Amino acid sequence: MSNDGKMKILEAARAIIIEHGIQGATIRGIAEQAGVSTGAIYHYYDSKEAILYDVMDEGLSEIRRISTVSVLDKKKLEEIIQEIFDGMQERFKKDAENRLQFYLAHEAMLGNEELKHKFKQKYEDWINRLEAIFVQAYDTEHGPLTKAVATWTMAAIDGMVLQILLKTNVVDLTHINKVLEFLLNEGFSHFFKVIHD
Amino acid sequence: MSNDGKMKILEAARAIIIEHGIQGATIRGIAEQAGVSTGAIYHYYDSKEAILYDVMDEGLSEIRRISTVSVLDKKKLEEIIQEIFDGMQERFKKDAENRLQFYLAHEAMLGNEELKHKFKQKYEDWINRLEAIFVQAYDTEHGPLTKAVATWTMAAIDGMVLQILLKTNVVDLTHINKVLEFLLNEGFSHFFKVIHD
Amino acid sequence: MSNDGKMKILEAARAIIIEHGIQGATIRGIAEQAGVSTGAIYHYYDSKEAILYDVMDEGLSEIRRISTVSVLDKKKLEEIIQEIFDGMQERFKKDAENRLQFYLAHEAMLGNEELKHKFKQKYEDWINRLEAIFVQAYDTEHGPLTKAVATWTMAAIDGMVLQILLKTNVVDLTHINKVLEFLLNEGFSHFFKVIHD
Amino acid sequence: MSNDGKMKILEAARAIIIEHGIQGATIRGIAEQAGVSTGAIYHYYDSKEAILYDVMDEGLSEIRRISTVSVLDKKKLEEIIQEIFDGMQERFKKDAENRLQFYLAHEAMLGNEELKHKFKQKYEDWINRLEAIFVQAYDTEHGPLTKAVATWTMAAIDGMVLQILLKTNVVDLTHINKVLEFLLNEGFSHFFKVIHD
DNA sequence: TATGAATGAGAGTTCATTCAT
DNA sequence: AATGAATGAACTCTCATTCAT
Repeated sequence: MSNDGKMKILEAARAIIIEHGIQGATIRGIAEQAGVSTGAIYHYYDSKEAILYDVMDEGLSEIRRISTVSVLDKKKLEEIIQEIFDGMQERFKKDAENRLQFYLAHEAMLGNEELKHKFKQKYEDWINRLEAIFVQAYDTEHGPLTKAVATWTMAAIDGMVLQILLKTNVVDLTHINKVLEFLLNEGFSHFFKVIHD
Repeated sequence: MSNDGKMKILEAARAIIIEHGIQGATIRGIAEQAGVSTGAIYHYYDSKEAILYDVMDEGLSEIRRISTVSVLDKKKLEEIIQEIFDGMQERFKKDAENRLQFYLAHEAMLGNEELKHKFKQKYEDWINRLEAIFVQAYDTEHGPLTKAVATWTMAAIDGMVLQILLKTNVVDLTHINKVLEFLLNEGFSHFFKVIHD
Repeated sequence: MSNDGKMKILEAARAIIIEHGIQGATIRGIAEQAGVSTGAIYHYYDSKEAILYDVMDEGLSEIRRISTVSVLDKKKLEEIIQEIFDGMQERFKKDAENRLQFYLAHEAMLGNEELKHKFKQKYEDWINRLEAIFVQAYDTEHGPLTKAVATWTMAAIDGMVLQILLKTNVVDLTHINKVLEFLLNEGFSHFFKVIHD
Repeated sequence: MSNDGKMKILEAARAIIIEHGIQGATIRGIAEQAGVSTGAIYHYYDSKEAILYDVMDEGLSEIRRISTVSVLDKKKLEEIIQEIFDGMQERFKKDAENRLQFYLAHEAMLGNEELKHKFKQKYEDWINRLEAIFVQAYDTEHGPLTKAVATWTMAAIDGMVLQILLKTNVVDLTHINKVLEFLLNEGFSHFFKVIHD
């Protein structure tokens, strides 16, 4: 059972899901997109669910949320902030990827415990990275509150991505970014100063 | 067309979604749970989607209630903050409605224009109300930046709801709430003070 | 049981059928159009079928196919021909009525024997009138062949009405009418002359 | 996709329509009659309407066969006339298809644009072929008037089919056919001779 | 390995009819 | 006489899965 076939199917499934959503992902559609027959699919996968699981597995491992900011490089505050800011702007633009992530999250919500567990690990990783950046950038300490701030920040980004995907456009992106800049430049500093007391 | 019938169907749909998930919510199942015939459902709703939307809409009107109460009664800052805080806690608990929000957001993303429009309106409404509360509570002024703060706040709540649905539990809810309290008590005040200059 | 109610329902059903066809004629729709409740319908009629039957009965008795040409008036050939021609043109224009007649015919085809019988009588009547006109106009004699010509003429008109309703527009109406004029002025004369031999 | 499957379905649909009428022709019924599952139907046809259209289309292609044969082989006038005559007799017998034609014509009238377009094309095709036969058989020329005669001929056939379906039986079929024979043998010749002048 | 026709349960939806009020 | 909520069987259509070839 070659991996080539599996990959073809996986790629096809991924493409279909991005374009038509989980509901619109049928075995027929995936087979067509992959250029194989419906029957052939069942040589590589036992069920549709198994395909979806693999798509999610692959999809999840690819996610890089906090851009390329590294804790190892000793940079100046402004540089780190600029990188975080740029990273977020990049994230906002990746429509297809963001959509896929929401599909995955949605599917996980529906009760797939294993997938939920993977998401848990991912979020743990993302949040820990963000916390590490905060510690370095704002010269604060590790701790549950710092981690909670990172958690809220992740949440805010996710929520903003949702609104961008839905094109709600309630406020101009300029103003959204101004508030973000304020947060990065003053908001977090202020917060971490206060909780140290 | 009595509201009793609608409520019965809405309650049934909510119960089914909590127990079997959105995919498991069929018209037949909802009808059975509500103790009516399948046909009866269509007296009250034009489609299954309309039911799902209504379940979400009814459940997530918490903010509306808060803002209406808050803006009408001249309350003290602490009281308003407490109400906002409680409202968010309530929101976090609304499992079926929160799941539906993400499910319907999918549908909207996939090109359901009507749903997209509804979401747009809903976010506009939510954000405007939140801004109104901010204006009253923090004695600031209406404006794009105030609205942008409300938008980020909505985003943060949505993102937090997502993490709760996924049961990521990276940080204890106690710390999440402490950060929220800080934001409500000091963060927003500080922000609005700064942007006034 | 007033006749007013029946009439209201009948008129409504007729209007609905003309606009939406037999398939689109629902009790709900008829009730709405008539401005009564669905339940009220059943005070006047035992079933939907009964309503449709009445619509057909009324519809059939109204049909006047051979305009106003009368055999009693002794007119010149050209005058009679002109009247027949004008009558046909009129018939071609009555879109709503023609559509209704096709609905009725269609319903009759589906096996309603009583309705079929009524159509039979109608056609007999129409064809006999047309034959009488032919006898007078072309100075021919009554007989099975003369009646057969009248039958074909009726058929041709019905078929032309069908094409007009379908807007097939294969040939310009000008040419259609030229052929018709030829038939009336020369075709029939020629035919009746030949069969007399 | 074998034609066997399509034929089986087509035959079943025709049988059902003859026995139960068009309203009684359900997908389940057709599937049962064809000895296949309901799902199998949708391998061959996209919708119920497509099946009905195909039943009509297959059945009413008699005319096409005639004209194709006649135009290719150089036959004598009498032979062509005989073929047309036989073709019409065949058409009169095709109960299911004729019923379907009127049923689908309804649907088209009610605003089904796709169907309307198909009918337009079908009539164009029929009329053009008939005109081609006339041109060959009666040694006349192509032109709007020749086409108009073909149009009237098509109309007459359709109208006669309607009367046959309604079983009006006003005149014996013998006489109907005699008039038809006259038309084919003398009527058209006479007409085309006259319009050449 | 690979095909794609076939299956059949189950989905959302419609609608004539009933009946408590 | 009149209402309109409620019924439930029947409809078209979908789709994961199977299996003879």
